[in-house]
Amino acid sequence: MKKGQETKIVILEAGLDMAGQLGLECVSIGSLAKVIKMSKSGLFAHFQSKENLQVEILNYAGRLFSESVILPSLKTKAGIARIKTLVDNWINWSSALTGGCIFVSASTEYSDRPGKVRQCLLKQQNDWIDCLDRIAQAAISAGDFRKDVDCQQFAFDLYSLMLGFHLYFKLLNNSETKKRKEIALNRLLNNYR
Amino acid sequence: MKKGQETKIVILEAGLDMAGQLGLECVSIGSLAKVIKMSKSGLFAHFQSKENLQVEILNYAGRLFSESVILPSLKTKAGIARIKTLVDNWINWSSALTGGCIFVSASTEYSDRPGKVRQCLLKQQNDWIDCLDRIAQAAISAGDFRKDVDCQQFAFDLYSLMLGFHLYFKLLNNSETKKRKEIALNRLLNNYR
DNA sequence: GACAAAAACGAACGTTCGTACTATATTGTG
DNA sequence: CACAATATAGTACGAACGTTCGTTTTTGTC
Repeated sequence: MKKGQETKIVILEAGLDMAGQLGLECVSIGSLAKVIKMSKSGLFAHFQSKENLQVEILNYAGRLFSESVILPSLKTKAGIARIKTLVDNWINWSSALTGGCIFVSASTEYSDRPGKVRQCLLKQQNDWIDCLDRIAQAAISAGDFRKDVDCQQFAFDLYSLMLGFHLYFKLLNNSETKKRKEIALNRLLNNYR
Repeated sequence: MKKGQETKIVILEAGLDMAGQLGLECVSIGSLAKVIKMSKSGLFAHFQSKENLQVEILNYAGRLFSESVILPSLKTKAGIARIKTLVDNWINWSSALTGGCIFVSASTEYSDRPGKVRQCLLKQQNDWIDCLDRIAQAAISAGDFRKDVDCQQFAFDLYSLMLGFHLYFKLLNNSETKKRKEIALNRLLNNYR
């Protein structure tokens, strides 16, 4: 790999970290440069604009998310087992982050802020929901879910649950968060069984 | 009311609006002053610091939330009817906002940002969860919920549902959001009945 | 090792940030 | 109406913002 690509990854890694703590909008080029000990202008040259930097951080996060959350779960048997793996992977992903999940914070940051970043985020979120939909479909095919299950409703339900988990875990630091999540998940799955 | 108090309300109103769109951290004194057509220093004098301004915006939002969401629902009969009223009020509150709900956005913004604002938000959120808990307790007393219902679990479940609604409604602009919410709410209530 | 290409730097631009201070208007009270 | 209290404006500050530019250093290739 060329030197430039290596540096870019270092930048994106640090940028992802900062975005998780402060939000994508508060990732400043100057502070990010300071963290990784390079010059503002040197960092800037990699992206040409702050907006591009933000989009690249988001896409970098998307790639990591696919690798560590989605793809591993698709390797397990379709159905409830896969769903539980997915949730576990998501929680591990979420827990490993210094701050919060960049997708969760960006979703509120960019709900009313037009631009490339919002567009990028919207696509990612719709893809994610489609992914949840397909996993529910696979659960129907596997016989774990009833045939008449509304897969888009499943996506809504599961995503809501994860958002609740994230709030309780990250902001509230509630000690019973995992228990709450487990109960809610089992209830959810039972309703679709 | 004294002149200063009137001005303060104008500021907080505009600040709340801006916070809903850009996030509480991006409410700048300069831009806020421009919106309400007064000087930066004149506005600043009301709060002595940006942090105080943010805290006051959050508390102002809290007062509005109590008035328009919580208190009206406490006037209706305890039980499932009250819960449905609460959810309706919350959705009306959420829909009326220009951007997103300040509590939702602040919850991600301040999950990892120490200071007075975070402390204020934490108290509000815990109060809100306690409120949901008490509403569930009242539903038990009214005979709408089973006696063995875990009220803290109810709070988690309902709050999660609202977070999902907020995401689908504000960011994704999903046309089926209200239907999704309705189905999820009914399923939730049935499980506690 | 030479030499072009790529990468990183340092300085500066105009703007905005939060905050401080002083001065002028406006308000409420006797 | 007078006069103090309150409220708003004006100006200035140092720092940080995103961005541009020309220069220097590092890298990869022949």
